[in-house]
Amino acid sequence: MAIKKVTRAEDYSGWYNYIVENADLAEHSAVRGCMVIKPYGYAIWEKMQQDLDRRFKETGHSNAYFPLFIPKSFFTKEAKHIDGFATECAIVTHHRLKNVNGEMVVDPDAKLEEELIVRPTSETIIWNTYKGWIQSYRDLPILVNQWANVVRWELRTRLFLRTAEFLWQEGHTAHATANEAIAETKQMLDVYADFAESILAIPVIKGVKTENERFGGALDTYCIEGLMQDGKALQMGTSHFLGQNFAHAFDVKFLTKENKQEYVWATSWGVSTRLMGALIMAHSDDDGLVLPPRLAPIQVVIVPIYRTDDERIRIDAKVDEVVASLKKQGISVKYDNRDTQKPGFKFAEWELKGVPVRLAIGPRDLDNGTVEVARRDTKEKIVMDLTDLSHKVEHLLEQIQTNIYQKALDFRTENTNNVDSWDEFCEKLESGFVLAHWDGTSETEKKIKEKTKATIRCIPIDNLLQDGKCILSGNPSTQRVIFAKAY
RNA sequence: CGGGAUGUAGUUCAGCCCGGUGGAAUGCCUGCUUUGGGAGCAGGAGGUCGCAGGUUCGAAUCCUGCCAUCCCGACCA
Repeated sequence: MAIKKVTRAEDYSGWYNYIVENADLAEHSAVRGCMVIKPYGYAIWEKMQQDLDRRFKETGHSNAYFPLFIPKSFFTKEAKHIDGFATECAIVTHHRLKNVNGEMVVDPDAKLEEELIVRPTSETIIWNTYKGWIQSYRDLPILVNQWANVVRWELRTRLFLRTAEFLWQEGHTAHATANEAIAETKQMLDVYADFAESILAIPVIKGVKTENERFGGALDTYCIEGLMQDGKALQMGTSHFLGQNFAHAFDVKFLTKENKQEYVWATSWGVSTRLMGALIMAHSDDDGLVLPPRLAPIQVVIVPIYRTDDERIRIDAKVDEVVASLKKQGISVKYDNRDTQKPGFKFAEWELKGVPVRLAIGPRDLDNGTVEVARRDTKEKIVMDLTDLSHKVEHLLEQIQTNIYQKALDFRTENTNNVDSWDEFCEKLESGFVLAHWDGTSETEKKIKEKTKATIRCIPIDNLLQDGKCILSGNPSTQRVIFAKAY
């Protein structure tokens, strides 16, 4: 049997694509830069959505929906924020096709009076709307989130990591005071960080972006940064303190208790389907996807092993009991009773798809009252007594969740280095995060990027202050910042 | 958007240099034997050779343009 496998060591990008396609997560579509998220991949995204949505609601937010199209004039109102993606906008110019000799062409008579931009982000349409919602301090805060698709006409795309259209959530909040908005910004950063660590099982560093990396419309951009297995950093979520930029741009004022007109303070925050990419690159191995149990659409797969119809009937009956008891514990379980594939094939297939736990039940097990339990993360196989199996499996799933996180944390610890010389700086950049002194200037940051391709991923929150010398310029520095090559 | 590569069966690829009725493996379908780590044998179905032009008696093969994908750059809240 010749199964083509791509290993991480051989070809990291090839390995990534192989997993995305062969684990049935997504595939390229007929539209340039746009992907089809397949049912199995979408099921994982839905689990992310569910957990995040619960957290948003718990912190007082409500969902709403704003238009896909944004009048072009809105973008000129807050010019700074559009700089970042002005070069990657999809623009709607017409509203009708006509049939010319059997070919559909754009009807030149159907030109829009004002062109519409397919949203790359929704601050403008939302703040245009908020203007009508806010008159007094009693209308504040507004805590709204939307689940939506956005379009950024990327020239170089990669499934999940960077696509022309992607799915995300964007929270947009309005507050009476700067402090309240800052607290909201940080609160949502904490929500993201906790989600990443406890659900995705990826350790992240919370930090603030430097001016170079900041969202154009923001006063401060906070982020969570994760480290992938190839030593590159991935920004996994952002939370912006927008100050009064959008309130000024859209003239959104409110009356305070003291009857004074003031501009509203804003935040926005988002995570996207890019998290799918993070999930793959953080945990998976050369045998395929490795899913943390809390995100796995199928947590347990059961593979029957039999020779005769009689054996099969007896195993089916036993499996029915096992399935019922697992479901009772809230475990999602699939009985792979396809008669068209052999067990070995099924083992390999479910490993490729990252199912955390596999149970195999055969005639031997029926005789002994046992089951073979295999865990995806360690590839370990043990024979377990069927007694109280559902609790044992529940416990095992928790163990796997913890172990996957710990493994990622150990990897990050091993690949995070304090560095004080330029040579060592360049060397350690190859493997992960580098903590080095920086003189605080954009100029130095840009020079370092030119020389090494590395950027400052963030200045960690609550960073330790210590005197030192900038890794490049030698000028005085008060703290180490995190450098890495990034996706 | 610049440089490089690729595009042939569902998939991975050979064929192209040197033009002459499109191949393999795997997957798929049928049957039998199998089933505790990607099964074996036999038979069968499956292709506008990325798209559009051009050269030619004749194009998967040569030429031009376009599209898509991958790699490297530039860009990227």
